[in-house]
Amino acid sequence: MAESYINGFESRTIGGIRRTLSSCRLGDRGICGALDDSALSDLKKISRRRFIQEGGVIFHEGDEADYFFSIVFGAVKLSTSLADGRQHIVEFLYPPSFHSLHIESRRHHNAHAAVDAELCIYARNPFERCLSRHIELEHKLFEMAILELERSRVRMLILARKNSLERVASLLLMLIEYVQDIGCGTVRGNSAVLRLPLNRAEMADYLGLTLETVSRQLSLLKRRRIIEFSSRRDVSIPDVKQLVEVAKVEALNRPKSGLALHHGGQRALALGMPDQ
Amino acid sequence: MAESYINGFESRTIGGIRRTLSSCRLGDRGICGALDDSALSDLKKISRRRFIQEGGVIFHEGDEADYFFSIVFGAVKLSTSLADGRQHIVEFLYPPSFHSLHIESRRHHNAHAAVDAELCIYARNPFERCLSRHIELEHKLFEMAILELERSRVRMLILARKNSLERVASLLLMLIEYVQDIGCGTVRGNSAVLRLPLNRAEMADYLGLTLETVSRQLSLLKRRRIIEFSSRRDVSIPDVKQLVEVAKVEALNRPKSGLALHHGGQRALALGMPDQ
DNA sequence: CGTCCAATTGATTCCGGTCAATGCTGGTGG
DNA sequence: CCACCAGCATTGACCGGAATCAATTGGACG
Repeated sequence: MAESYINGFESRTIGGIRRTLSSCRLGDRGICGALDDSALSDLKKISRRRFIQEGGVIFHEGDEADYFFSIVFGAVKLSTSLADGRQHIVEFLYPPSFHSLHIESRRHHNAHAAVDAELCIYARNPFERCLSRHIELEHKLFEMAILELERSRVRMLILARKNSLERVASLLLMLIEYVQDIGCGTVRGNSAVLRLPLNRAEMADYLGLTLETVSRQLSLLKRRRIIEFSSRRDVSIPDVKQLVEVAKVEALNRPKSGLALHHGGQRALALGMPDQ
Repeated sequence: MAESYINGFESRTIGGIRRTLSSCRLGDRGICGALDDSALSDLKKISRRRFIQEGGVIFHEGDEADYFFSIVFGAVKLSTSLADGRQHIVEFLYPPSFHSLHIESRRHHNAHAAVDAELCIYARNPFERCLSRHIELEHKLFEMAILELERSRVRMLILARKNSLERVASLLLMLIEYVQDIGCGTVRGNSAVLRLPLNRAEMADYLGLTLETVSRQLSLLKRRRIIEFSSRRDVSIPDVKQLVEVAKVEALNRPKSGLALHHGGQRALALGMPDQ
């Protein structure tokens, strides 16, 4: 299926669009972004590109974790099977996510391609050796892990405190934000068009709801003219601001500038830090 | 309040118990665990011990993030204030947690001592310089971040899928698991005694419930003789297994050994990885 | 002993889950 | 090309669990 090679990477047709996979589409956002030329060529030697079709399995719970991957394009859903037969979508990964140096040798989750996706794969041992040769690489991975931790805390807040409508709106906003990387639509100005990379059940499993509730809230948004469906998977959002309103994201955001919170009088920890 | 110095660290009375703070009580679990003697003394030069009383403020949302800390003893609660005036407890940190190399220069959360706590504090710049001198240190921090990410995913599942009784039971189990490090009780065999480091409202904010619901579920557990209160803060759990039963933790665990899941026939990604 | 605040308990409401019927759509085959 | 079908999605009716509002209890402390 490979059609040409540039820098050892392929060019290929995905979703009807021909994509040239030169060195790395992620720019400096992915793990490659941290590396100089020599390190980059070192990393390239041990990497492989893989394309996975929508729905394709990447790995299963319990499999040996003998490789890592970063997402170059598309999206991957990480899920866990529950005792009652349902699944929970643990995470929705999109570029430039790197998954995921866990310490244990077996996978904790199932991984599927949510849409047609392009991955960059690294076998565990060579990668770990590469990691020890290039500190900047570990540095970058660390930074990415911290960011993911931050994101996971935002999502926790959504699960803990938002009602079903706010959750659905929040998911749509997340998709809009990463539409480019996932390749599921376009944003122009304040409006967006996207093809949902999840069906109703998956949205529910991600949001901690049932598929019926997700459907109802989507219908509600439709009735309020905040979103519009051209098919079951294709939504357009004429005015993203309205959706932001509904999702109540303000509550999630950091306090703006100086008008922060009145600290109730309590002083923060006095440091007396060592100089410099 | 310092009473003596050993290795430059203090000895002090906490919670009625005199604790000698020799080099590092965390053993190899904390960030020090990764270091050899020279690196250790390098790190020590830039570290400071701090004791914080229960309820004491460590920092506020919006403060400058000019230092990091690891928890040596006790527990810290990270919270966010919501638009409606409530708070959400984002995370409950206990030893040997390190908080938290975020990239941004301002704090995203409030940090309070949940119980009397002992921290090890590092000013940002010297610490980052130390980090670049000692790769093992960054390695360790990275590993800890990954573990924390894993834990946050378990908690997400709790928030997404568990009912109020299961959530309350899960929280108690978490506290039991870390009772030693938090210093809030003791476990002997299959029974545990602990002093809750959170009030009902905080438990609710952590679990995404209301304080009334938390109270009701605690009462229910009491009626079922699974827990017993000697005061509002002091619980004893005669048989932890019963609590595990209620919390339905099995659903969270990895599939045991070989009897994993039937993969529905789908093959996982074929790798064709480079050798070695 | 009285005050204050946390916690418990009760009554009621409402949101989301559950169960069930119906609708829609894209794919298949006649 | 159209009819049919399978599976996803929508919608409705009803139920139950947690939120909400409110009253009461109980413990800590002055």
